[in-house]
Amino acid sequence: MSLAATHRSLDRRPQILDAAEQCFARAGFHRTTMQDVAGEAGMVPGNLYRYFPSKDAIIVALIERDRAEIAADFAALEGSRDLMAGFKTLGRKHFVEQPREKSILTLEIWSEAARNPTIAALMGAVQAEVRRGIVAVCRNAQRAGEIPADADLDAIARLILTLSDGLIRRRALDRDFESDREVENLLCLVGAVLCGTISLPPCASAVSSTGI
Amino acid sequence: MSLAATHRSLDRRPQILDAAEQCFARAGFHRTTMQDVAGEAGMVPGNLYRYFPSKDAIIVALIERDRAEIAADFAALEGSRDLMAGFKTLGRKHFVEQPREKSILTLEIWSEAARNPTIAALMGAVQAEVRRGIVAVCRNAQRAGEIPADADLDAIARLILTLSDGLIRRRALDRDFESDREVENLLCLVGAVLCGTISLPPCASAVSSTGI
DNA sequence: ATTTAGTGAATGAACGTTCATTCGTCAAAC
DNA sequence: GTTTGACGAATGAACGTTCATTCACTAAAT
Repeated sequence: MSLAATHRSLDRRPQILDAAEQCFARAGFHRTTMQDVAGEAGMVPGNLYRYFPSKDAIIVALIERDRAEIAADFAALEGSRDLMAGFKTLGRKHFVEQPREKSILTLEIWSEAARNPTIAALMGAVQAEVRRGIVAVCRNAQRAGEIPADADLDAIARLILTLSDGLIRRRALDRDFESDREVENLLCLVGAVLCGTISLPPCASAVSSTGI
Repeated sequence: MSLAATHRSLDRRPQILDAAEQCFARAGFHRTTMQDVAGEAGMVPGNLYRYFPSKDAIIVALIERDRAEIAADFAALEGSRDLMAGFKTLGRKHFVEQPREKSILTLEIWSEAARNPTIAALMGAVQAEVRRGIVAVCRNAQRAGEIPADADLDAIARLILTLSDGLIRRRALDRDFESDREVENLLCLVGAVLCGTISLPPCASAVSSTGI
């Protein structure tokens, strides 16, 4: 009580965000009351409004916090030498190590983004960040000769995004989802696409509607 | 007024489901009131309860209706000769032809499934249906020699599921999403995996953490 | 004394659900 | 052909609850 518990000038925002994250993942945004969040944060409802102007502002802050983290992750990768090792690190961090609750929260954010323009915009920003990161990192690899110079980086970024979103949804809801194995498999696939085993945009070989 | 408008014995459930689908896609499940649904269905709130015992029951019925449709889609495919053509038909139907609102509604269902056990169970059923369908259709193709006999059908089904979920999320929220092109590309990729250009589970070639 | 942090009861709007009532149609009775 | 009674469908005004937000107040720190 004397030293650590002296709450003066201790910014409560991270604490509130942690509490909200917990609650939103557990019960969803709309089923979580401000009383719930306050309780989880060890304070009383009214006090939340000293730190956030509204319930909505809390999710917005939550997403913004995520965006910053992702941006940092990619920044750390940008100088990296080994492309696939970088993807592996990122993939493992976000889909294996991070608790499943994060995926559930992401579902919540998606559903919210479909109505709330502020959240939609923020999500767009996050996604742009990711896309930019992927392209940048791939361009590095291109210059180093790791992957073909004519690879369609944008198409690759889109592919990775689609796969990531699929993983998030499955991890959040499939009872028997083995993130470990799934991430491994998909990285494999991305690797194959990256080194040109499969060409994406022109759909060169294989597959036509008359037999494979 | 004389013939068609005589509303006797006209089952209002489909009409209510259509209205609810519209509303839920527009405003989300929790932001849609029973008054909204009633209004959209051209009736009054109280009357909804003659056809559904609760608001929850309406989403449940909505999902069940979807499950039936998907089951039918796969059933129609099961006898088909050309594997990829079948996938293409399904892919186009669900990700290109169907209105974007369906994807948004799916986001809503996902977020709801994370708390409501009934909905989670139903979603599990839908997914099991899809997975079974994919495996069945692929097994046919295997017997016909369209794809290698040793292909890991379960892994392929999981891949397709992940891709589908990713597509749904992107179609629902990405402003500049071109479903047409994206579906085409991904079908390409699935085709390549199917005919063994890339092997998934053992991660045979390519990609290790020491360079591609 | 003044500022800052925290309290928790109160408020008022929103919403899912209920229910007493009305409406429209049909069929039997006349 | 008209009347009557019955019944399912539809109404819409309430009810009771839940919940985001407010605010008058206290406690502590400076």
